[in-house]
This record gives sequence, C-alpha cells and structure tokens, in this order.
Amino acid sequence: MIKDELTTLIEKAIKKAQRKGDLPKYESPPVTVERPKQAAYGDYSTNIALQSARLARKSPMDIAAAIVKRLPKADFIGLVDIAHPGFINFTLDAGWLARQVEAIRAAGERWGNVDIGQGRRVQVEYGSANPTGPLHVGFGRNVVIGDTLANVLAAAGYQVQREYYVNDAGTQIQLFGRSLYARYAQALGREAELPENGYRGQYIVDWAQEIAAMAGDKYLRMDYEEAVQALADLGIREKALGSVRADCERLGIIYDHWFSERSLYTDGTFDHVMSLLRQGDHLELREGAVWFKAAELGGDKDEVLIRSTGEPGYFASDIAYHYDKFITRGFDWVIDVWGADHQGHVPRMKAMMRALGLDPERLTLLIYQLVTLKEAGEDVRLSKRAGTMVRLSEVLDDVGPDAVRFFLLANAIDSQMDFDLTLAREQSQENPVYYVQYAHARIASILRHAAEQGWTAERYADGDVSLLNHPSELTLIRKMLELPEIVEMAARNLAPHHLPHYAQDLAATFHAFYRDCRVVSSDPADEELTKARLKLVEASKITLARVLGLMGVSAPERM
RNA sequence: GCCCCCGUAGCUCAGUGGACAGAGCGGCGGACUUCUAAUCCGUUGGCCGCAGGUUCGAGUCCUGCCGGGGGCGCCA
Repeated sequence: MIKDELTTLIEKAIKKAQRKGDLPKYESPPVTVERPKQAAYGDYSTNIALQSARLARKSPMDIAAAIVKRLPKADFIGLVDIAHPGFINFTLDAGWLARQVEAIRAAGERWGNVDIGQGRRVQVEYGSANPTGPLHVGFGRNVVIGDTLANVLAAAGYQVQREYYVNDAGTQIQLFGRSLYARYAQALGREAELPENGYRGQYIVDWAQEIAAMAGDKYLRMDYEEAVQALADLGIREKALGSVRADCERLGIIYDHWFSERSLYTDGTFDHVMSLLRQGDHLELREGAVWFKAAELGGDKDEVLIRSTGEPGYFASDIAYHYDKFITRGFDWVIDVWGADHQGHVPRMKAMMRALGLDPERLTLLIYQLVTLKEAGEDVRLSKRAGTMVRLSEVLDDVGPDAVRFFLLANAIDSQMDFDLTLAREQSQENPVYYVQYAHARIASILRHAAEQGWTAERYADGDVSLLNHPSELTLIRKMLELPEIVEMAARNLAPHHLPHYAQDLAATFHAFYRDCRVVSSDPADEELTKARLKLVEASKITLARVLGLMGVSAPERM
C-alpha cells in the first residue's frame, strides 16, 4: 500500500540525512503517514518533523527540509512540499494515478484486499441468541456487525470462520420446552397452564399448533419431562433456528458452523475443562455450589459455575466452549460479538482465558451498544418472554434487507442508536443506501449505453488510461485508491461503520465525475478519451461493488 | 455506591493527537432536449455537555462534575 511505501521512504530519508550530517543522530519516533482532511494539503502527510523537533533540537521546518532533501525518488510521488509549522505533504503523481485504473481493473473483485491477517485463523461468533423465538430487530445489529466484520477480516487476509452458538442447554431451554408443551396441550383441547415466567409470545402458540397438527397427541402420551425435552429440541431445531436461519439468509448471512452448547456436555469437553480448572486450583466449593475464582485472575468477582442444584450455569458452558475454540479447534483469534447488556461479563471471560493458560488478547469481546426501538417517537419495550417484540423479519418486510444492513452499519458500534419503526418505514426511501446503489446502477447504465453504441469491452481494451487527467477523473481515482486503507482501518479497529461512510463518499465522487465528464462520446475525435473513460467507469464499478459487497448490500444493475 | 458506552449543526451521525471541525437529512434558492434528476450546484446553520490538566498542538488523551443508555443474580 502507498501509505506503507511512503512510510518506508521517509524512514530511509531520515537515516540518510543523519548519515550525511543534515540531521543530528537521534532515535526517530515512529513515522506515521495520514491523509490530510484538506485536499489542499495533498494526498498524504506526515508530522514526523514536528514529532522530532525536541529530539533533534532543530526547528520542525528545518527537519522537514532535511528529510525532503534526502527523500528517495518514487514514481508515485508527484509533489512534496513543506507546510508550516512542519508538515511534509505529498501529492500523488497524476500519471501514476491514471495508471492505477488498470491496476484496479486487473485486481477485479480482489480490489481492496490487504494482508494484515497473513492467513491467521480467526473466528467471529455473532448472533448467538437463545434459540427460543424469532430474532428481534435489536439482534439485527449483532448479526450485521458480525457478518460485515467477518467480510472485512477476510478481505484483510484472515482466514475467517463464522459461527453461531446454539444455546440448546440450560434452564431457559427447559422453560421454553414447558411453555411449548402447555401451548401444545392447549392446541389439542387440554387444560394447561403456562409455567411461571413462561414464554408468552404468540409465536409459541403458532408453533405449538403446527406441531399439534403434524404430530397429533404423540407428546401427550409421553412422560412429561421427556416430552418437554423433545418439544424443546423440536422447537429449537425446526422452529426457532429455522426462523433465525431464514432471517439471516434474507440479510445475506450464511454461517460456516452452528455449534451446539449441549455437545459440550455429551462429548466430554465440559468434564475435561472442569477437571483442568480443578487441577489449576481455580475452583472452590461454597454453599453447595462450585465457584470459579475469577477475582484472583483479574475478574471483578468470583462466579458460580455449578449451582447447588447441580445444574451448570451459562458461564460454565462458556468456559468449555472457549476451550473448544482455542485448544480443540486452534483458532488464533476469537471475536465474540456481544450487546452492551453483556458488557459486565468481559472481566470474567478474561479471567477464564488466564485460567486456561491462554493469552487474554486472543479473545476479543466486541461490545456494541444496544438499539432502542421506537414507534413514532415512543419507546417500544422488548421482551421475548412477554411476547412484546418486533421481529427482524417484519422490519425486513417493511424496509428491505439492503436498507436494514446499511442503517445498522452506519453508526460506530460504541454509539447507541434509535430505530424508529415508523420513521424507518417512512424514510426508507431516503436511506443513503439507495444513493450508493444508484451510483452503481448509473455506471451499469453507462456501460450498457456504451455497448449499444458499439463500445464493447474488447473495443476499449486498448484504451490508454494516461489520457485521464481531468480533475474530476483524478479525484475519482484517488477516492478509489482509498479502499484498501478503509479495509485496513475497519479491520484493525473492528469498526465496520467506515464502510458505509466511504461508500457514500465514493458514490458522491462518482456522481461529480459524471456531472463533469461525458463518458461515451459520438465525436470521433474523442474516441481515445471514451475508451480511457470506459476503463475508469469500469474500475469505479469494481470499487463500488466491492464496498457494497463487504457491507453485504446488493449492487443493482438498474434502479 | 461501583463498572462500561455515549454527549459534535434544528435532526441523525462522521471525525486513526495535528493545519480554517465535516456529511446526510431538514430549511431556502437554482440545474433535466444530453451516458439514469433515486442526481448535481449554491446557501443556511457549531460556547465539539461543563470545568480543570497533559502536550509545540486536544473534538480526540487524563481527572472531576452534569446529562442519557447499559450492567453489577446459585438468569441468560
């Protein structure tokens, strides 16, 4: 990447300046190259002269001059200038810029890839909710963040696995089974009451009726506990996960692996991990329960693993689960995408890593702030058990997957967001996603028009991109060249919101080019320029499609 | 009480310690006989919550306060 090459050149220049005596000998701070906010300051800029002033005991302006004097030549550097109080600004060479159009076309759908992952294996686990009902819209943020991040990390050179953790064990599942049983019995005309704190949602009634219609009174004839277990299983596998899978598919999300919590208990992982913890002296029996001594490992308090009833809790499963991720499956890095309501669990997870002898840095608990749902400005209270929830699928019906993904992606994960259903329905037409998609459709339209005029790809294959020197053309190329940097930034900071912002920026730059530069000309004198511009337009299409693809948003050929 | 996140234009939000703080929406005024006007151009609009501190330089880092959200269970 240009940014890195530039950094290297500047480092070399500093060393050389020191060798030649232009600069005193001192340990240079790390060179950082950034993109200035103002276009007038060029494409890249470094503040290294300012950083070094004290160490070199020279004025920043003098240091900058010494560095620039010794800067090695490079084909991509057009202009280097020094600006007060000591910035060194670089402007890319116009000819080099134009040539990058060919580089983008050659890279095709790989354009934007970087290699900071170097093939390291990372697992992104997201979406994992109790499979006891349909996904509600708040969870949309979880799956959209997780899935987009997985895309970004794959583009950044990681080997990525997408996983859904199926919580098919534990007390909530019991409760779910009992609730389903009650509704099932009712569906068959029996008297039955929902358990206390049972799941009250209408969807349980619907599912119970479907099961009754299919299986008749089969479960009533079984032993109650057996029937509850069987119904819970059926409900999870056929109903709940089915609806999760369907919602995800509409959002373009396909998991590589669905991991069963219960399998940890049936395959011996859980017992093995418990004995490891016991050997490490991380467990303690207190008041009939087994505690994990998290406090002495940096947790904020000790945690119950196995309740006095003998039932393991959720955290116990989590330890076994992460043992499986790191030790059994050997992931280098694991990212769990969690809502802010789980933020308090971070310290105990880190403690768990230490107890297993693993570097806590290898586990990232990515916390996003919750989505508050509104209906015409009013808060909507959400509870799966109480049955008051807005299903993700309903919002997908109303607004469409592209707008939902774009909207949920646009904010930094640290900022809480309101999702006003009324507003979303009304304003879905104003969603910026259409602005970006429109740019793509417009490009497709230009290429169609060109083809109709006889400008097939073969006919402009010999186009000379060095003819591209209009300011709007060069601005567009510059913007496209940012893509790898955006991918890198999004990957390093686990910050997918950079993508929609960049996408809008890119679309705006394209629209400006479209305004200023006629692509397909009927004037024979413009034939060569038309060819070059068609290549530019093609590169724009590649770039736009790539960023949309990373966001999981479709890139339409027409609108 | 303690812990985490946020507070930037009327609204929704960007802003990797740098150079005059940006975008979209909204408001106002313009541009379709031309490859898609779901577009473009102009304009309006800011004690970056408040108070200190660190730094050559703070919207960005630190401390305190105020306001909003989330958490602190033998629930998940």
